[in-house]
Amino acid sequence: MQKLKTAAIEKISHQDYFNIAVSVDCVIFSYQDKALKVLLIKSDLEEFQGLYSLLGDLVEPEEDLEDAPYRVLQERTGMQDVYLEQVHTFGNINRHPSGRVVTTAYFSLINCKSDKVQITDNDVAWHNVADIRRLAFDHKLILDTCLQQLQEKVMEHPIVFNLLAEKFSLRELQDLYESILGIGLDRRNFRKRIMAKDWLVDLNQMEEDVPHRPGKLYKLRSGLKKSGRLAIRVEQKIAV
Amino acid sequence: MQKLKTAAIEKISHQDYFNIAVSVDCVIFSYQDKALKVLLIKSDLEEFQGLYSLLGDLVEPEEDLEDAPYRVLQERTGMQDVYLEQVHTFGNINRHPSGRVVTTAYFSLINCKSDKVQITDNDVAWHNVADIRRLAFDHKLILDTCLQQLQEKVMEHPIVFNLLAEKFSLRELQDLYESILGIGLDRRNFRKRIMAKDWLVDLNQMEEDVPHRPGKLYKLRSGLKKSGRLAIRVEQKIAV
DNA sequence: CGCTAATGTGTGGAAAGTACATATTCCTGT
DNA sequence: ACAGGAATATGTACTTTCCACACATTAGCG
Repeated sequence: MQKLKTAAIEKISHQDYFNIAVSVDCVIFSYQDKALKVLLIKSDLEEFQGLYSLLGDLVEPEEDLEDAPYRVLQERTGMQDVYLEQVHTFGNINRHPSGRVVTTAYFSLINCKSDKVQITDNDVAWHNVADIRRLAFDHKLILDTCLQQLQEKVMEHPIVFNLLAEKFSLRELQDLYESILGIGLDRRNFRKRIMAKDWLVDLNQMEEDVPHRPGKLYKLRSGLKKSGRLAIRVEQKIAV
Repeated sequence: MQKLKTAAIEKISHQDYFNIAVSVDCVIFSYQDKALKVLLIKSDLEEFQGLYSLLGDLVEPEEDLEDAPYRVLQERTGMQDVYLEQVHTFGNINRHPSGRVVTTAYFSLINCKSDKVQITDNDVAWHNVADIRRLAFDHKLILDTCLQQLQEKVMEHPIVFNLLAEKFSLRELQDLYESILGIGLDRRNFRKRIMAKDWLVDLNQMEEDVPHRPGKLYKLRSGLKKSGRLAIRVEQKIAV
């Protein structure tokens, strides 16, 4: 938009520059049965028959880009105040067989056991992230990119709590971290590390209906949950 | 693109979904006179008279998204194998006064003293990043976002060397880091920290023409410089 | 040849990270 | 009722990283 800005203005009604559609794709993560899940839909394109794809949609002409993923979430899951984060924009010419579509990828963390989650479409279902080998379009790349960003962020920012019920035990939390990171963690060190962050409040309650010694229950300290709108980027702290 | 994918295909020729233009904006950083600079152009929109803006352009219909910033760099500076990194996509409805434009922001690191740099347009010039208060469009936000990403990345990844000549002293390197981070650093700790990363090769040469004791010259170890194409996202390493 | 200004280097303390073992509690089965 | 099983809860020593801090060395300049 600079030197060519003038050109752009003149061409703003020129068909050439409106041959690109803009979409968003949502990597909607949840956590169930000790596994990280992602919400996928059966592809209805014949090019991708039998494959699944992420949930996405074209951005409406009168819709802010970052409103689009919230709308997709709302339409697909009924959820409103979800945690959502922009990750990357993918725009290779041939990434979509039906035309030129540039897509911005977001990931979202939701608690799929919440009452509010309503998945109506029969073609939409949760899949184990670890088991996914192929997806339609470039969605496997998008998924991998989002998972990586989640992994990089998860130890420094209290975001995974969006995947859990309000009350949880440290064991549940650790299982969740292990699912996301794909590695095992030492229980004592994990406890220390999490506790040092001052994210949790001890509820003075115990697990119930577990076939062993129950653990304490915790909840996220209030004021830490970011959702409903895009989280602000984090302050840096660097020193040598 | 899912449930609405069918709709999308049908509408792929429908005007409604092609009312959005896609652009890229480049935050082109360089380093001169002990200050971090950014390349800006005088805005030629009357809405933004007297303001500067980033260098950008609309994405061509037959151009991969990530090729666009390379093209902008090439057109504006003559540089080809630059370091470039996608940062964020901005898409509020009213961010551009002339129409709906979604823009993907990239930052770039170039050595402005290189022979290859050719800035021909008189309206294009280097500005001190620290002095910038306002820019046209949402470009101040884009600049801030890119600067923040640069700051977060700079200690972990050997990217700032794209801003320096091939040979440099540790003092120059430290000055550069201080300019980017906006803070002072302890010389001994800086040296240790950088040396521990095994990024540098001691050239066994000394600075010349300095009005004091000359420092040793170093260069970046070969194999570390990523440029010419988008850098691969970094491996994570997490353990508890 | 001494003054100035910058380079080059090491150490000790604090904080964070990591490996590792034992006692406790609750449930279950007999 | 009680023993056994299974998971919880917890502490310590070691290592690594981070950080604050001071002094001797070198080249240019007058």
